[in-house]
Amino acid sequence: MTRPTSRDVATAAGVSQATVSLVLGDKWRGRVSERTAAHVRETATTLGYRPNLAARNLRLGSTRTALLVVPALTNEFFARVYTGAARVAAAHGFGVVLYPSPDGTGPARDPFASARAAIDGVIASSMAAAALDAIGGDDLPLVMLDSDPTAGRAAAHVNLAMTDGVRQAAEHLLGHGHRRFLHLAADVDTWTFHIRAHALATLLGPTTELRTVRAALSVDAARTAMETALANPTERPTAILCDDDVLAAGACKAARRLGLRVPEDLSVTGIDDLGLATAVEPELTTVRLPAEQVGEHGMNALLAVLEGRPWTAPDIPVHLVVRDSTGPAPA
Amino acid sequence: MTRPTSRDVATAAGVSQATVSLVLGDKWRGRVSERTAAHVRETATTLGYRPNLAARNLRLGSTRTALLVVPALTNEFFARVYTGAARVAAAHGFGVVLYPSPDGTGPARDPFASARAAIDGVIASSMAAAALDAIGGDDLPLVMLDSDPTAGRAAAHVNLAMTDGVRQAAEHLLGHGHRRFLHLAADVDTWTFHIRAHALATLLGPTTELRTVRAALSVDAARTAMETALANPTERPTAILCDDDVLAAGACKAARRLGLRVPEDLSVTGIDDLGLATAVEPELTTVRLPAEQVGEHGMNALLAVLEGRPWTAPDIPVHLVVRDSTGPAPA
DNA sequence: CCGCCGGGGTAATACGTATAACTCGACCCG
DNA sequence: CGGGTCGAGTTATACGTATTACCCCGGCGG
Repeated sequence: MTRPTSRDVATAAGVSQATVSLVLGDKWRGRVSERTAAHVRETATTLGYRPNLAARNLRLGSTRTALLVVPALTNEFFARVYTGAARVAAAHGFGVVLYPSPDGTGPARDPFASARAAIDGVIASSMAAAALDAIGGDDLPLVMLDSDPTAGRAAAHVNLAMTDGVRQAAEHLLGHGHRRFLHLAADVDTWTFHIRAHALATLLGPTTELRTVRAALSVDAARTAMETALANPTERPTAILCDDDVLAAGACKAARRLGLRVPEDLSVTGIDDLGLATAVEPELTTVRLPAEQVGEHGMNALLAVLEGRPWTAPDIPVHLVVRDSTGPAPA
Repeated sequence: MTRPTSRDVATAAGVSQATVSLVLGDKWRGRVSERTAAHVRETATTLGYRPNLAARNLRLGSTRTALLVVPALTNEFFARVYTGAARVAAAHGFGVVLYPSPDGTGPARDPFASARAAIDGVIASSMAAAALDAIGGDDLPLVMLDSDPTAGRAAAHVNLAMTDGVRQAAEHLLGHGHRRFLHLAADVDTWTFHIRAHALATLLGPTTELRTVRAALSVDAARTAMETALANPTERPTAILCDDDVLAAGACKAARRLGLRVPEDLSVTGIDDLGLATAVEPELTTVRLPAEQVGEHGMNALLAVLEGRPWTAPDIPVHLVVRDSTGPAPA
């Protein structure tokens, strides 16, 4: 009543275990006759044989599994990164497991123990850099996503053309006559947000008015921050560039509560293009980040590293999606 | 330069491999002296030894890993189910891997091949029942989430007190004087949605007016469906009970575009309490489903099944969260 | 002085697979 | 007719761990 092994198949088919392994591993060109190969395959399926992965992994010294480290899976962006990575992985016979504490509550006692499967390599998003230190699997190949390409021990980097995305949003607003801006920044200390701030400062800072407000990455935090920031009618900005759609949604709520219309009185842009962007009213003008592609590229990069192939790729392009939360600057 | 094995630790510490295994496996009470045990542990850490999981799994015949089958991880509800399951798993030294095609594009050629790690058991959400058939791991213990407890081959079921949740929403609206209802139903053929429809029909059908409209599970589909359903001012309902927050968000958008105010002209309720519920304006009155708890209970149930322990638990209670999308029926 | 016991370890083995090395006819060519 | 080659398999082994059965030695009761 236990699961059949390759040896069970062998005795049932009247051949040796080695033959079964050769046939099922597709390594039998010229080593086993067509007829026996077919016979072996048939008995294998009738017995319902499935190879024991643990044994295979032990033998091969590789698990064909990657560990993806993300801060929180409930963040749609990272769920999509996972989706992309898992798709590419599956196409190459790889699997993807996630770092233990997907809720961001920190590492388990033995981080790798929770990612039970042994691992061939690690893909880590920059926002999970702290968790990465806790892991300390220094011997494993590492690919970093959306993080400082000049730092760290990563064998490869996958990045978004974030500066260009910010530029698109800024030029869209400038084209609509906006001159007084507010940057609603995510209160998170990671490279991806530094880059956004830096891009905005160099693009808008010298020639226009640019104020910065920070808020934690939640709708409520953003709304609260904006309610105080917009309270004073004098010196009020006409456009808000948010680091993230979640912040943009909060900004829109704040505007509404203060009696400001979006986009007539105030334009708002986000970044990400989550499902949220089209769920709210007005639908958000936002910079779409192709999260699945980030995951796909990450997995491809890791596969290349594992095979010793060189891997380089340009930054992933991003595009502004214009919807209803932006419009001409008020007179 | 390769990873140290238990034998490396043994020779370095001047003991046998068996001793290393005993010490690190915490099975040395009275078999190894306190002093050597400490010495072994020390050399293990200085060498940076980490056990080879593949070998351990092969030896023990168990992988301490569960497979979680969900339709789409980008759906926040399922991401939270995963989070809960992974937390409980980690506390018991278990891991959780996800079913191959988290984007819902269907199974890979060999479903289990993608979930590379060998698996001790399966936890499946009812919405992924079709995918489950494709898997066909009939020999593995199975726990089903949010699905018909009288059907299927599952060893355990975890369910929500959905009928009670629907009742709470209905009574909330009845208490506000509503008598003309519309049920915006998810166009998905699974038990959890059947149950909601049935509960609503028995609660409201006999005594009040109850119409049903179906829509796919997206904001846009819901908005479109509601725009046509609400177009005719005569016979217009005063309250919409939605199967899901996403549908509720769509219903609110439709209302706004038709010039109806929520909640003054129209009350709307959702189910789930996703992040979305508080991101939109007005914030949604909704039935909160404790998704993490579903995952936790699911994992606990699987652990019980694996250990041969009996497992029973009452339905997980759910609660109506009253916010701003519901109010008194218009005169 | 001998047998026994228990503390402190060790040798040996099995888990199921993949693959390198080997065997054994049959056939072919010189 | 003998050596070489090729097709079709088989035998043997290693991967790294957990665990069972054994071993050795000092002390102790009889």
